[in-house]
Amino acid sequence: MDAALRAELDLRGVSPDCRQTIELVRDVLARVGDKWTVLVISALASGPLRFGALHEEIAGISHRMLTRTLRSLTRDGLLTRTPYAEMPPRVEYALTPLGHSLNEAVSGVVRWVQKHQPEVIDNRLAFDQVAGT
Amino acid sequence: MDAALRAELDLRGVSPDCRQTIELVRDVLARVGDKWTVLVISALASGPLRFGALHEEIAGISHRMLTRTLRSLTRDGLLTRTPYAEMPPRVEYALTPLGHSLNEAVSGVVRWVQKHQPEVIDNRLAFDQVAGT
DNA sequence: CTGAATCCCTGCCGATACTG
DNA sequence: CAGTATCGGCAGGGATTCAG
Repeated sequence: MDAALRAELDLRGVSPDCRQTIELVRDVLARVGDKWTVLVISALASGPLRFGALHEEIAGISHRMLTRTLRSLTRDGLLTRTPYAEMPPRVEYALTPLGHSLNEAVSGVVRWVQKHQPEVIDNRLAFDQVAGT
Repeated sequence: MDAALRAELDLRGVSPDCRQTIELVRDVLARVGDKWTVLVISALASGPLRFGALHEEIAGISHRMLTRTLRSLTRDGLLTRTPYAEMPPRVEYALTPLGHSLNEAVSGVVRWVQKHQPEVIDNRLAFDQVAGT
């Protein structure tokens, strides 16, 4: 994929007209790299949840950030927002098929992290050991 | 993976002793989410490159950020740094096996972006259309 | 050619308070 | 309960300069 990726992302020598497309790719990639996106997606992977439930489910996320993340994910078509006109109000969020597909793609990275995390930690310690000499 | 991910990342009701582990997982995930990490990894996927070459290859990265990214990736054991005592100096960076494995994991996400990016763009336009009413 | 250090500014994000 | 608006701290990252 490296060649393909660079073909998409490399800005050198491409027509100015094409740069806009590249910006967009970066943009979509940034969505995945977002601090909370992955957590929200994975929280919804097993089924729809309402706002409050998500807030409990995802430890450490602030009210504000959950709102923003949900809004932008909805905007991207990764999840649906369905409000119920009740009292008190209730809003349910659910993954779209697109959202599910992203979840699957991301799961590979999550598994990598789970598998190799100890190794990375060790490497950091070893590195700092040498640097600290 | 959703269950597994939440099992790893969810902070509710876990012993304080375990939270440290969770912090580390987030930490490693952040490495992947870093703005430049993926680009550097993919640039090196096809073979070793020296600092200057990377700087050309990765459009838009600043001198400072390339240095920092390379250093932290080296620290994580994702790539090796081999300086040559010449004049002028030359330093080559190459992916380690661990780095290659990460590259493969990430490639799934990159492919997802490449495939679904147009769809996401459309969704955004449609969303803004309605919102702008 | 690499890379470390400094300066500085922008934008993210948490806390808080207020609407429906 | 769900969402918006405002403020403020602080970190990311670019430009520049100095060193080996």
